[in-house]
This record gives sequence, C-alpha cells and structure tokens, in this order.
Amino acid sequence: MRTLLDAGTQVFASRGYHAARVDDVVKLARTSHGTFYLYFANKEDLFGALTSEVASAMHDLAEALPALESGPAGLAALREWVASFSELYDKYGPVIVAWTEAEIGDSSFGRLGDDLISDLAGVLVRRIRAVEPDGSEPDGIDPDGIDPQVAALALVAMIERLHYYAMTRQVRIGRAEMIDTLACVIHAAICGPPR
Amino acid sequence: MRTLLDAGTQVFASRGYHAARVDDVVKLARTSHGTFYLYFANKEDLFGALTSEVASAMHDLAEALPALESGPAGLAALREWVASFSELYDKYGPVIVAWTEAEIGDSSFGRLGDDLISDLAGVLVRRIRAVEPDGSEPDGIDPDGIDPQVAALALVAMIERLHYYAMTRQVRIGRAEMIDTLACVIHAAICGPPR
Amino acid sequence: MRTLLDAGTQVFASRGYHAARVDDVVKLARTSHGTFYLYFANKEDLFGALTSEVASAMHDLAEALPALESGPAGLAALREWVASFSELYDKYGPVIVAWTEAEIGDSSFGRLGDDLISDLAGVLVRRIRAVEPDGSEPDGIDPDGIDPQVAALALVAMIERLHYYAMTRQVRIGRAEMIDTLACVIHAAICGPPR
Amino acid sequence: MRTLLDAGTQVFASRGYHAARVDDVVKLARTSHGTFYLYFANKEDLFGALTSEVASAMHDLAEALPALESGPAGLAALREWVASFSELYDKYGPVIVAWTEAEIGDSSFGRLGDDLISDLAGVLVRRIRAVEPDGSEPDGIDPDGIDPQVAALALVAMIERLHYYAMTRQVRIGRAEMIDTLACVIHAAICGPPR
DNA sequence: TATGAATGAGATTTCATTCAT
DNA sequence: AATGAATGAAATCTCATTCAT
Repeated sequence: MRTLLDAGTQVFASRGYHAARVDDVVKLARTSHGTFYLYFANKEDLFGALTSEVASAMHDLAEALPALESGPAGLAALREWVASFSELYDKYGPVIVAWTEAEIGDSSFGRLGDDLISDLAGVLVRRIRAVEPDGSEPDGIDPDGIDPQVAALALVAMIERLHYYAMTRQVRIGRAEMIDTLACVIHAAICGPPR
Repeated sequence: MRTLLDAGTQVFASRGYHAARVDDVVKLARTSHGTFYLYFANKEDLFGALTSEVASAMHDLAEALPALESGPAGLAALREWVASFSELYDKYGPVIVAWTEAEIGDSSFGRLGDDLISDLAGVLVRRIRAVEPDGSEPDGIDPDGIDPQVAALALVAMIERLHYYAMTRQVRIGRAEMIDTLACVIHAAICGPPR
Repeated sequence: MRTLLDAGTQVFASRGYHAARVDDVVKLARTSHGTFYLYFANKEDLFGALTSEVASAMHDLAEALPALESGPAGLAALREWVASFSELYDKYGPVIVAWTEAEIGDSSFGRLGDDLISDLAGVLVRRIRAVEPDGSEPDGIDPDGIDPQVAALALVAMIERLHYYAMTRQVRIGRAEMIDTLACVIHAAICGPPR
Repeated sequence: MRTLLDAGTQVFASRGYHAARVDDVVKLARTSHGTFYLYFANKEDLFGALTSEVASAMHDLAEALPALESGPAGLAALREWVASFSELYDKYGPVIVAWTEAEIGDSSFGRLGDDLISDLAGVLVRRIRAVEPDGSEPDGIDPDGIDPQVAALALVAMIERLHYYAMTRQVRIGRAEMIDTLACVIHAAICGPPR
C-alpha cells in the first residue's frame, strides 16, 4: 500500500500521469497487478490518494501565510513563508507536476487543482486587503482598476510556476535566489518598494 | 492539411496531447486516417507542426518586448505588449496548454517548451539590465541577492500561468484586469513604483 | 461482420454465453480483436445482435399460430405450425439455448427472453379463448379454476423445453415424434380428445 | 460449511454459476477465502455439493409419482404430486436454475442435469405404460405414432419449465393455478379428458 | 491523392486459488 | 481450523498505424 503510493509517486514523476502505466507502478513496487487492484480501483484512484495528501498539506500552508507588513520585518516574514512553500514543493513537487498535467483534458482532476490555487489566492486576497484596512493610499498595487483577486492569482501563478520551472527545466535556478526573488517581487507588489 | 492542423488544435486543446486520438482529429477534420498519415508521419508530427508555429510566433513577440522605462509612458508601453501577449494566447493558448502536458515525461517536447520560456526570459533579462546600465541604484528589484535571470523567469512564469488560469479555470478573470495587473506588477518589480 | 455473427453463433452454442470469450469468436472468424471491437462494443453487443434476429423471427412465427379447431383438420393445422417452430429452432436453436443461459443472473437479457415467451403465450391465449367464444362448455381445458393464461404458458413451456432437451441432451428424440407429440398434447389440452 | 452451502445457493441463484464469484459466497457467509477452500476443492465442488443434494431429493420425488388413474381420484393424486414438486422447487429452484445455466457448454454438469430429467421421465413412462397394460385403446395420448418416451419428456419439460417461468419471470403465476393446470393437462394427456 | 477496414501490440482489469501466519 | 493479503494467468478493451483499393 505504502509501497504502491511511493512507486506511484516515482512513476508519475518520471513519466507523467497520462503516460504512466499501472504496470510500471507494479513493477517498481515489486508486486503484482492483483495487489494493485486490491488497494486501488485504478490508476486515477491511486493518483487521487496522492493528490489529496498534497492538497491538505497545501491548504495548511496557505493558512500559515503571514500578515503582509511593509518594511524589512514584513519582507523577512514573507521570505520565511516562501521558503516553507519551497520545502513543500521539494517533497510534493513530482506529484504537483503530474497533477498539472493530469488535469489537462480531465475535469475530474481540474477540480482539485482549482481548489488548491483558489485556496491560496483566497488567503492572499485577505492579506492584501488587510494592508489597507482604512482605504488609505497603498504604496504597492496601484488602486486604479486593479482587482486584488486578480493580483493574488497572478502572484500565486508566479510562485507555483517558477517552482515548476526550477524543478523541470534544465535551467538551473538557485534555491536561495528563487526564494529571495519571489519574496521581493510579492512584497514590492503589495506593500510598495523598500524605502 | 490546414483542416487537420485546425482539428488537431481543437482536439489537443480539449483532451490534451496524450488522450487525444488520431481518430478524433480525423473525424473532426472530416477526412480519413489514410489522409492523416499522408501529411503527417504520426501524432507527434502533427503536434510538432502545431507547436513550432506557436514557438515562432512567441519568439517574434519576445523580440517585440519594449524597452522598460519608468513612469507612465513605460507602463503604457508594457501594457501594450502584455495585451499582444494576451492576443497571442487567445489564438495559441490551447496548443500551449497541451504542450505543457505533452512535455512532461517526454524529453522530445521538453526541449521546445524550454526554448519558448527561455527565449522570453532571455529578452526580459536584457531589458532589465538596460534599465540600470550604469549600475546605478534601481528603484525596483532589490539589488541585494537578486538575480535578474531569476526575476525574469519569475515574471514570465506569472504571465504564462495567469493566462493559463484564465483560460482553463472557471474563475472568471476579466481580460482588462489581467493585462493591467500584469503590467503593473512587472513594471513595479523592475522600474519601481509609480511616484 | 457477418463472419463475426456466424462465429459468435457457433461459439455461444458450444461454450454458452458466459464461458464464451471474445478471443474464441475472433479466432474462429479468423480476424483480430481490433476488428471485433470495430463492429461490436463488447460480447453482450454481439449477442444482442444475434438475439434480436431470433426475437423477430419468433414474433412472426407466433403471429402465424392458426386458429385452434377441434377434429383432425385442427390437429393437422397445429401440427403444421409446430413443425415450423421446429424448423426455426433448428436454425436458431443454438442462440436460443445460449439466450436461456445468458438471461440467468443478467436482467438485460431476461427482458428479451420474457418478451419472446409472453409473445407466444399471448397469442395462444387469444386462440384458446376463440375456441369457446360463447362461453359454452369446452371439451379440453377444464373450466373450473384453470386460467387460460397459465395453460398457455404451460404449453409454451413444453414446446420450448422439449426442443431444448432434443437439442442439448444425448437422449435422442425423433423429429416427427416430437412434433406429433406436441401437437397432440396441445390439441388435446385445448380442444379435447379426438372423438 | 452449512453457512457456505446456503451462501452458495443464494449467490448462484442471483448471479448464475459462471458470474458467481467465490468472493461473493465468502462475503455472504461472513467467512474467509481460506475457510472456503478448507471445505471445498473449488467453486465447482461447492456447486456439485449443492446439485447432488437437489438430485437426490428429485430422485425420491420421482419415485413417489403415483399410478395414473382415470377419473377424479387419479387427478387428485396427480395434483398432490405436482404440489410436492412445487414445494421442492420452492426450496431448490434457485439451484436448479443455476444448474441449467452451468451445464450449458460444460459436460461435467450436463451429466447431472440429464440424469434428473431422464429419471423423472423414466418413471413417467412406466406410469404411462401402466395405464394401458393390455394394449387396449387408451383415451388420452393418441396411440398412432406417439412415443410414450417423448410424451413423458414433453410433460416433464412442461412441469420444469413452467416452474422456471413462475420463479424467474415477472409474469405472476398463482401457485394453485399452476398446480391445477399442470395436473389437468398431464392427466388429460395421459388418461383422457374428464367425463 | 484519398479512403477506411483491418490489424495487433500493449494496456487495463478480474478473480480463482494459494500460503504464511 | 481459520484468516485474508497476495498472486498471476487470463480475459477485456484501445488505438496508432498500415495497406489494398
């Protein structure tokens, strides 16, 4: 069972969801087809088990997003959070990558992916609004015509996709540089530039 | 031929590369299997034709990225460019989405996807450097520890992925809001905030 | 297609519906699995094609059941009809036999089998009632407590099952004897004994 | 053991022999696969135990078939016997039904089914012959060209199959009507009509 | 050029049976 | 005696590709 989950993670990571065969998983787990179908109804079921694990970890991480404050302290807190995101991505990256692939052309996974992104974006929107609770002029995001919802989604997109690039592309991106860059861009976008 | 390319675009868009069947393409194009293999060596070949079309359009767009200048004029120019990106994504988005799926676990496609992203990021890096040619203090991206390469990749990630969200998610994102937001965040990140 | 139907008939006849494998059909038809699934969705589909052919032939035969008259002329007409039933059973027997097996534990076939029997019994009931249109004392079926519906069903049961025995058992039953016997028993049951 | 036999009866009844899974039996009996194979060599073995139980009960019933006498007394005795058949069918019907399915295309079961029918028909033939021991003109079955063997088989077919219809079809057949009808038709066929 | 029926390799799925505990 | 996880042979089904017309 655990063996199958682990084997599944590896196979999905290396071949992607669609190209992965139950046979690959079974061989890697050094077990039989019969055993596989004893624990999982099919490939999708195994994948679902993997993704829901990730989804809940991500949900917890989203909740942990700190209040966004101007100044070095706020930036440091944000950098800390981005670092934990990276750590999570290290652990679950392969599954997330396969997930982004699996959901294409298959709505049953699309739902999950949606939830994960929306979740994170939703928390971010609340943090953005908290920056300017009195309607005062914000330094960061230009108030004219910019929807915090869209901004949040854009920032989430950046975080997710840069990690994806880092994991899948041969372009080598340093861990620290990635975290610093993300934290700075997000902080600048929301709280305005360092003064 | 053109019919097959169009049908291919639609099919790859709705089912993804792996789940797409030659049969689907052929039926949509109202032609036969025989004809398909007359023009394309195989499924991959058709897909290659589609992606290289996208790749060259994207390459041209990357080259058209304007010089990044502070102030409203620079922002307006950038917004213009983001708008053309959106337009291109309207046309080629489905292929790009299928591409991101196809390349996972298949190095023959990985190369192309890499090129597209690297291309855009490369041009962006040159534009970022141009902002501060004399090594003077930049207002935007914090000079301490931030690699322009990584920043460029992060911004490209944001652009690409937000468009992807807008295309595939039920989350409705307004076209204008998306363009404004991307332009503002990029501009703020590189040139500093509007003063 | 025709080859597959014929091969199907043979295979269902020799191995029964449940034990029949698509592979058997394909081998006998000297074609491939691919071809099989080109014409039929699955084993059930092929079987459905076979049974509906039988069902319509049986329906026509039921309609041809003659009016039941006392005396040698009535008996002769009945014998004629039973003979046509036998002929039909010669042709479709294997399918009917498989059908009676297939419907067990599978309601989707039960429906068809039901229709066939009900059809025949329904016509027979009308013929029985016609024998005694004025409510006069019938010579055959005892009027006290005997439902013509049940009697009709009983006779249909006898016809069907005796043919089944003749086809599947090693007990050798002569064709002529079978027809004579059935005609006599039915005639006696409905019209009374020969005088 | 008894639990397994009972569970087997239910499962074979509802799904038929071929579609029945050992797993179904084991689950219904609230025991394990291991235990199943402790008592039975395999699925067929369990089925064999069930059918031989039926076969011996049927054999006893066949022997109990009364002498066939003309007149109300003979009819009453016959009705009594048909009633006991019905009772037995109530108990063993499901197994018999599964049996008729199992034997198709599988000679190892065919033997048993044959025996049961032949048994009953054999006794019936002796009873028919007893009606006319001196070769005198019988009132019932027309002596010209009718083989008592075939007639016996036909009547057995009717009895068996009508009970089958009653058990498996939605056509509602009243218990009393069924017994009356069968007794009357058999009696009329063999002993001639009531005078 | 164009067709589409046919192919068959390869993937998925089932389930009777075994065996270590 | 009893268990039930594990097995793997055998069945079902799919679809990219070919080829005779």
